[in-house]
Amino acid sequence: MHSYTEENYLKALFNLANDKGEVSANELSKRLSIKMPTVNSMMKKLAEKKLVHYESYKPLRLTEKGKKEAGLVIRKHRLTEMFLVQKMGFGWEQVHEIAEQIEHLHSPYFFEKMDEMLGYPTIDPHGSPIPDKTGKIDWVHYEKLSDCKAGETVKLSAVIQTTDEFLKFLNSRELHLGLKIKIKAVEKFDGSMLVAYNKKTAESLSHTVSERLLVKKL
Amino acid sequence: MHSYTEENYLKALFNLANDKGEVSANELSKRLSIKMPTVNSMMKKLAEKKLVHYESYKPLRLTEKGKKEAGLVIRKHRLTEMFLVQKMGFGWEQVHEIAEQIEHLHSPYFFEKMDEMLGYPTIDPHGSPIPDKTGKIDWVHYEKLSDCKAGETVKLSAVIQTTDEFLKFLNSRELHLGLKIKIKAVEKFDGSMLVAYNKKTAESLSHTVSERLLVKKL
DNA sequence: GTAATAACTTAGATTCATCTAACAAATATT
DNA sequence: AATATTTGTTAGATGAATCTAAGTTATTAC
Repeated sequence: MHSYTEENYLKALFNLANDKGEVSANELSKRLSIKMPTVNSMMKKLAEKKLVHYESYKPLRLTEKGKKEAGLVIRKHRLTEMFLVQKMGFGWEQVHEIAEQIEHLHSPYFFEKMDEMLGYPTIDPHGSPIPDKTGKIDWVHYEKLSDCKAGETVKLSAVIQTTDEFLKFLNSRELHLGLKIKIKAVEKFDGSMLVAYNKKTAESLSHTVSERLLVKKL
Repeated sequence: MHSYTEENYLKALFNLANDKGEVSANELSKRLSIKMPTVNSMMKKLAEKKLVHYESYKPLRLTEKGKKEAGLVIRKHRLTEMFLVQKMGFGWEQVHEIAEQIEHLHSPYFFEKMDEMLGYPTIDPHGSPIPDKTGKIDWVHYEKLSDCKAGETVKLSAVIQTTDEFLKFLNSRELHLGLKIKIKAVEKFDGSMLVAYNKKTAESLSHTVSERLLVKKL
């Protein structure tokens, strides 16, 4: 078993991985708010445990084993978020912090029970996929709303960078998963969008917002 | 806030406290499976924090502050056990281990939500009282079944020393909280009891069992 | 009431996760 | 290409929680 701390490093490495699967020590340090030398020695430790590929002055990469372990932690996190929203009535903006703690519990029964009670969900309350029991993620492909064009109609399917403030903002605009959105116009100079949904006919969304909304074209 | 470790020491001190409220370092060491010198230095640390009264070679006593903090941890533990049984369908013999972990979460919202969903319960699935939000316990007075006499009828109200095996044993004998038990006879030489409950007319309970069952006389 | 035993304390070591300071390598700037 | 900046590494310190070994105080047994 891995420590609470190690699990957090694995999770961060997984979440930061770009298309090459590479992460710089610097990024990791910033994400975790942990100083570089500490990150460095932890990477050596994780390399010993065959969870990370480590070479001096090279970017970091999770091994297959590391990816699996990270996936399992993320699975516990996302199952927990789903449980908190669906079974305990929390808002989607409240669950991250609690899930950050519960994800480190060691109790297969507990997570299996949640999974069962939830009917084996495949996405969490923010639309992110829940890794399966082997830690694998089924990468569903969504597009950023900011990449869509005027005239298109899309379904809001997931949100990224799920901070408290951003989710509260979405609540205040009545933007929730499953929502059908029509793109009426895109402003050239700042990338902001004029969209229609629900009974709103002309809402404006900044580029900052629209690049954090993942959608499916209809 | 106190560390995971400190919380465990407080909880153990609280649970071991006898009528005088005193606990020996040795008892504590055994309960926690932590060697004496470690316990000793932790007691000095908790004394610094005004959670424990510590004097060399004297028994240990929680301060009022210490009792309150311990009560709050026990509250979280017992609320969790109740939630796991009532809302998630676990058996009373399965919940202790999970609650041992969840009790250390830092999230007022989470425990308030559980409390609310449960309708503000005052006892846990084993009949133990749940401390209130200030950490105070309402000590309900029950008697040990082993202290009752032949001819009496009692209601099973709580169980103590709730190990996995003991609770499984109770399950196998269909002994659950709220059960009405008639004492038909008490054996002098070994203190075992002949009792009747449900449709059983002559079940034998050893002294070891009957002193762990708390009852209310009817 | 002394001796044996048990309980408690002190001292010093270890492991984990963190830090700061100083140095080295890679990258960016001009 | 030389220099400046950023990124990564090494070395050494710290605090938390644990241990073992050795010594001290209390308690129990005779």
